[in-house]
Amino acid sequence: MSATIKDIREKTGLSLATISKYINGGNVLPENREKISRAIKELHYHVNDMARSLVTSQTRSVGMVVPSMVSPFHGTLIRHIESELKQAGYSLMVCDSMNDAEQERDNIEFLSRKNVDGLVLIPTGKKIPDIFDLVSGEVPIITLDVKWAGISSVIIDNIRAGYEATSYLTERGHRRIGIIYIGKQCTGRQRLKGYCKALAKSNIAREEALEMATDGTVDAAYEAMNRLLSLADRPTAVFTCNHDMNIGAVMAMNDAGYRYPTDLSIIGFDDLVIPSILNPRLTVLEQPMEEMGNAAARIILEHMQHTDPADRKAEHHVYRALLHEGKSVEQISPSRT
Amino acid sequence: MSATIKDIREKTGLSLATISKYINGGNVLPENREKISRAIKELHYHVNDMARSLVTSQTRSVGMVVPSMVSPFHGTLIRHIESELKQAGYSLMVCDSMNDAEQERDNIEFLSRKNVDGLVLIPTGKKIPDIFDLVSGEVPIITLDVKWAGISSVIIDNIRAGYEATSYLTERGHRRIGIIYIGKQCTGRQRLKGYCKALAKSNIAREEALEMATDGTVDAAYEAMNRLLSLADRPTAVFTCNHDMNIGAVMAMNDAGYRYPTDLSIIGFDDLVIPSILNPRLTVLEQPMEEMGNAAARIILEHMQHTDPADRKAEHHVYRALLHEGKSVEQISPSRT
DNA sequence: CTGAAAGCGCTAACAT
DNA sequence: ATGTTAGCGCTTTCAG
Repeated sequence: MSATIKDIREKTGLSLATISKYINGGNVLPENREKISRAIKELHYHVNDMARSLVTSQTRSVGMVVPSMVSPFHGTLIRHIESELKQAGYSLMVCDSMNDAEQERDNIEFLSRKNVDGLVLIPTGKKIPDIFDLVSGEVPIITLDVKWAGISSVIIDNIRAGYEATSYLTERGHRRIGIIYIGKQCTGRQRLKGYCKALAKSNIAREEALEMATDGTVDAAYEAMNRLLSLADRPTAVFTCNHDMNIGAVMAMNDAGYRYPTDLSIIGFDDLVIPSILNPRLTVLEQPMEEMGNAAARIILEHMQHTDPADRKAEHHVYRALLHEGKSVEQISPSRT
Repeated sequence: MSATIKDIREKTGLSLATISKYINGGNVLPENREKISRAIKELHYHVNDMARSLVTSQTRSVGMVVPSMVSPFHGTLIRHIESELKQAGYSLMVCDSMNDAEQERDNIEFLSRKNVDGLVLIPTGKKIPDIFDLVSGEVPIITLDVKWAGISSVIIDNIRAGYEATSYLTERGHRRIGIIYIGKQCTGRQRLKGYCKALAKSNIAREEALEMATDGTVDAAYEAMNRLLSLADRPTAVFTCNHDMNIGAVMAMNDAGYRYPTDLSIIGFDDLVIPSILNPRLTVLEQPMEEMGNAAARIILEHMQHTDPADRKAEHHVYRALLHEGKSVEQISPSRT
């Protein structure tokens, strides 16, 4: 089997304590450093993480749970977090919640049982009330994309983003604007809030029939778009509030034989993969996924430094979504109803 | 801190061995089972995986490395594998290779150092020659989507799939057919082989200018499609051999102002997310991702049962890609050149 | 700066 | 069927 520090002791005549200190970067006499270093090379030694874990009770792994692994938005986030953590020697365990709050809970519990040192969550919706019990209040947590009270987070300014997306529409003459958002999470509701703000600024009254709350699945977005399309007084534009909403809405339009921007304008959210292969290209607000992923990794890494949970004060990073203009929004003749 | 089996010993008066046996499903007297079970509940005991790992030298985790986490094809595969493994009590550590063979190598090494019990690889290309050294020949490995000599795999019949895709085109009158594939991996080359077979059947000569080998990135596919489009004697149809090739090709067409199927027919590969939001819908060969993911999980689980590597005989599962008809292929007037 | 020794929580002989 | 005991490989007091 693999060499252990005992083998190194044989070879160097030094004690386990000294060798351990060397490995963990303590002060060791230069000549001893040299000896140990050579022995390590000769024996191809490398630390046994399991043994180390047992005594330090740290696994050098962090868990991540996402609503859906299929979305390139989440995929990109995972990619950057994983890469940043790997550099710090941490591995990333991922779990897919299939857009389901119950599975999300199970995943968190599963990962916590696996003794992850930290948890990165992209929540599907509401805060799990007993989240701290679930992880015995010991595991540092950070949420991404969605904010949970009292827990560190990395998000964008969602009200502003919703405002900007909707303003982009009103500035081009749209006054009947639909919105498809996720009702069960604050992120969706904030984007709705931004939407309302933009409407108010243009003196447009809210209309219940145009506000479609969904559970976050593609199917629900598809349904929502269909309902919007079949309205007697159809909106001239729709704001879809996340990646899966984009997909559901576009599919619904295709299937119903509607084309954007001619029949209906559309502005989307999250990432650029789908928007850029669509023809016409979709106008979207892009979240800065790389920065957000890196920030999340840095924060969780920092939290994990502090063994005492009391030292981990919640940090909140707020980024800004960037508008990427496509060809999916039509300028409407400025006639007023 | 958390309760240990020693606490259970106090509470039950039984020995550590008995308790351990109970936990691991050995034979214990009913009355003792009862006692232990109650103590476990009262103390909220659950096994300490780190301690167990140290003695069993198993971590109950498997590593997975994928070329790109951003692709829904890989995302779906990961999802199903993760779900299957989780059910068996195994966690999944994922690493993204960014389509780079060197990072792939590093990832495998990283995960092996993390003592994963098994490895699921979706290779970016050629077999890493010293793969067994890399994981000290101890860690069971399985590849997905791509086959590596001597290693268990889950793939589709790629020659057949390439043949079917191309035949679909020839049957609709196409005779100048481009192909964009990944040159550095056998999967791409096999699809090319199927393509050639289909051409031969229709007495169509191969033409070098129509066969675009890429390194598997979206950018390369984009380039390849552009070259195809700028050919004096443009093909009437193109077969894009995987998810990222689909994307690159469609983007190139959009940017160059070409439309399918009018200007050029196109048939793609892998998953259904992109194809189904495209308008017209893309015709593709879909890989049975759920079955493949489940199979991969089952096989690696099985391999991990056998502590002796000699007992792990390589298993190869071959699935079949399914044609999903969209509207991206035009029937061509059966005039012959 | 170095060494001796204890112990993290569990499993697995081996004995009873 | 149950108990005793010896580690797994490492970190970490505590002395020296």
